Amino acid sequence: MVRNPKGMRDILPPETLKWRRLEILLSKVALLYGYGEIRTPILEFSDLFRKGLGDQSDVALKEMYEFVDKNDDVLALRPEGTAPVARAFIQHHLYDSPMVKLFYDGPMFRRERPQAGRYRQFHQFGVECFGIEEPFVDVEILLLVKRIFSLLGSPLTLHINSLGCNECRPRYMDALRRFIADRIPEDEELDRFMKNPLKLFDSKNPEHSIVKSEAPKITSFLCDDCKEHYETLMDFASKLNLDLVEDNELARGFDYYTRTVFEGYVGDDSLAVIGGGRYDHLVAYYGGPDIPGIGFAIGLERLLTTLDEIPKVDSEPTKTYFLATTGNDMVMAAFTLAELLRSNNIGVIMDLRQGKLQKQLKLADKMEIENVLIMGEEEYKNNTVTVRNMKTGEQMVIPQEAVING
RNA sequence: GUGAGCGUAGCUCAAUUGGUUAGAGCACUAGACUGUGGAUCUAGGGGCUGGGGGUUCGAGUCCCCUCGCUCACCCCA
Repeated sequence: MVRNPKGMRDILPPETLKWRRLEILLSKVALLYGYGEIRTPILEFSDLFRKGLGDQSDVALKEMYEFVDKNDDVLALRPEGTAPVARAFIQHHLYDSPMVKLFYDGPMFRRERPQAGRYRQFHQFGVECFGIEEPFVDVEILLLVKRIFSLLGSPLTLHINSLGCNECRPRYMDALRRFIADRIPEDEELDRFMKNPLKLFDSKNPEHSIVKSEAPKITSFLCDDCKEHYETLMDFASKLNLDLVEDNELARGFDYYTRTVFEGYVGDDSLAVIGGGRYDHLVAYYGGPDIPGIGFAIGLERLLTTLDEIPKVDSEPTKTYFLATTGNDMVMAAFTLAELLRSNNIGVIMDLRQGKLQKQLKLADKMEIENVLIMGEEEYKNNTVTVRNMKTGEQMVIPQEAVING
């Protein structure tokens, strides 16, 4: 039997309709805030991610799909969207403009063990804004996030924290490292925490919960600039009713984050549906000018599991009919009517086997099409068509033009 | 990478302490029904019981290995 690779799934109709609607809604919101779409390759040089995400990050270390190309280039399927966008930002000299706003939407790849809400190929929608140091861009991005979830009618809880900058973060990390070393026994877990002490806050080990609560807080280590940035952000956020949950244990997985980081949860789900933050020196790190940036990514699979209905978008047909035929040589007449209706944004499905009327109606029933048109010899002669409501069983003969007008 | 649970028809599940030719419902196809679907009835197609090995007179059932799925850890959207 043929089958798909582990952790990579097919998305079939009608689920794909939800995807289409969601992606249109997301891109519309991004456009409202002045973001333009960027499409970067799925493959990048592996080093882009190895350098940007941090060497001790599992994503860079062991979760990337990497291969050596025929000319010995080491390529990788992108595991996230920010690094490629930053790369394109530099490569195309987009920094000639003082503010650049980009959004993206597409598949990402991480070779993890699949489980609930976790796939090897998954999809992210994200935005990135470059060039603005002021916390107002942080505020605007959080407003954008909130707007998305309010349009979806989905209650989002946003956690926020500041990780400080290259100035104050190392001081905090040292303090935290020393604190952990005294509290946690020597084993491989301690090694992990020594490499990146912030990982302590991600730990689900119940023995660490007390350690976590007693650990030093980043807030008291922030330098004046970072503190001011954070406080201005929080002040605006509260005045704009952003309703943020301050979370000093929020760390995030990638090394490039500075200052503001945030994560969002829907309902009591423990998996984050959205994550993002500021990366003030990623562009410089990649060899570009020292231009700040901030962005987030939404996990679309995770988001979709929290949604029931997504509002219809205007690119869909206003209505869809099943067009059945009966009698001799009615196929051509049916095609003609079908094309007329389609030209008027009305969807038409026909039983292309063109068997007995009985079988055609059975197919319409199977496909759950509520409105059926029947084209028979009588109707054809009179330029009419029979409309039948499959739910009520009511039917009537009407002029063909009447179908176009609903 | 570590750990746990589960694999019988497309789907949901049966099959006596191991015992003949592995069944049912749903779904599918055809007919009853050549201008009317759903309901009913009849008939039909579908299975290397995930795969391999072992124990046994005999394995869907017991043992080992392997593959797959699911969940949790690690990590993350």
